[in-house]
Amino acid sequence: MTTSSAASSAAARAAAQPTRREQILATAAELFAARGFHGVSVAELGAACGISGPALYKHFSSKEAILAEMLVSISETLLAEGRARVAAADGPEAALAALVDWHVDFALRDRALIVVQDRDWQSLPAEARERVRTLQREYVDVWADQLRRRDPALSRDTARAMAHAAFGLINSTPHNRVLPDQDTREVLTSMALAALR
Amino acid sequence: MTTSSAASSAAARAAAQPTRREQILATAAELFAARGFHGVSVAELGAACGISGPALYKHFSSKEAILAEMLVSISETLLAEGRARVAAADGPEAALAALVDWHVDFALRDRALIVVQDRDWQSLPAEARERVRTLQREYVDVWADQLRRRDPALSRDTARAMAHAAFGLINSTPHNRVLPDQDTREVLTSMALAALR
DNA sequence: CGCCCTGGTGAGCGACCGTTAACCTCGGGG
DNA sequence: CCCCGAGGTTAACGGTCGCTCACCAGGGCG
Repeated sequence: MTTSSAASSAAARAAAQPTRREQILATAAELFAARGFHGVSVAELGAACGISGPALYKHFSSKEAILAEMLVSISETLLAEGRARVAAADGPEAALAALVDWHVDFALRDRALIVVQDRDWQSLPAEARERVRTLQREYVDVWADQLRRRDPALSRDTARAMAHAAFGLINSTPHNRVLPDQDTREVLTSMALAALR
Repeated sequence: MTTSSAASSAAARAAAQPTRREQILATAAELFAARGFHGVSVAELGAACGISGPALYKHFSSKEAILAEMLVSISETLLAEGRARVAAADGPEAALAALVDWHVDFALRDRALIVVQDRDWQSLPAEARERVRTLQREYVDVWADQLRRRDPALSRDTARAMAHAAFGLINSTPHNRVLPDQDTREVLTSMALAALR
């Protein structure tokens, strides 16, 4: 009973009170963000959770599996919510605004995950790495599709390049701690919309 | 004779034909970018240079020293050229355009260094880490100053936040390989200028 | 010609890492 | 009441890593 059926319920688990499993994931996100996947030992991670090293293996099959669950689940969430906001929007302009809002919210709330996602992506086991790559590509295309609906002259690849650039802009949150979050939100939102204009 | 007097001559060395030292730095940049500082062993790095492991210590005092030289020198270059372009520009608008051009050039040419700089920054020894932090802050302020010259209503911190966001946008080059470099240059330049508008 | 400095080699050391194994504790259900 | 599974412990193992050491080739110079 591995409970890792991939498409399963981040939502269901998040609804319950925080389990040890979730504590480990949250703690790991912070530590990996601060010192990198290879820079954090299982002993440290355990200690930060109030247990010690090998006890982690009662909850995850390996250190890599912790990273995998973390990154796969966050990629799924990004994509699912992105699609939901597009579906709820009225036209490409509104859809893009909704995507920017969503991504800015995410980038401000989960700075650690942003750092881990693009720093330690290549430490994933092959299967999870491929899954994350696919989910990210789909997410890029959610943005690119709306850009092309708004401006049909845009090539698919140009639209993708613009989406990547917008992610880079918004994902600057980990380096961007000079302003209070609310002010950062406004700056990033208006800059992203201007850049995509 | 350590030849590591910090503020010394990246320029002088770069003028000569590529030495082993420079080969090591270039190779290390690629490998660190691909698998992370902790993910590359000195044996691998040596092998990639055609020598083997311990031979690296004839050129650098430690593995960390390789990272330090790489990141300090690139931070110095970014700052120096940024200042030069501002000095040569006629007014804040032109200065910002020159900064964007310079940073886009850099981000397209040295993708590996961008990856290493923001992924492995914290693996630096304390002294070098502090130096890089200082240089980066000064570089941010070069941008922020021009933004405030153009729009005096901008607070210093808002201007800094905007600079960070612009770097994030332009530094998306490592993830942004969908277009040929020349097209990517145009997309990034116009998006960055629009975002800073 | 002989010397020594430069830049290489391979062996090996000590530390640490991820993981496994063997064992303990304890709360809840038959 | 007893058992057992869930979740924790410590000890230990194999592997790898950064780095040092002792040694060596060879070319330029006194």
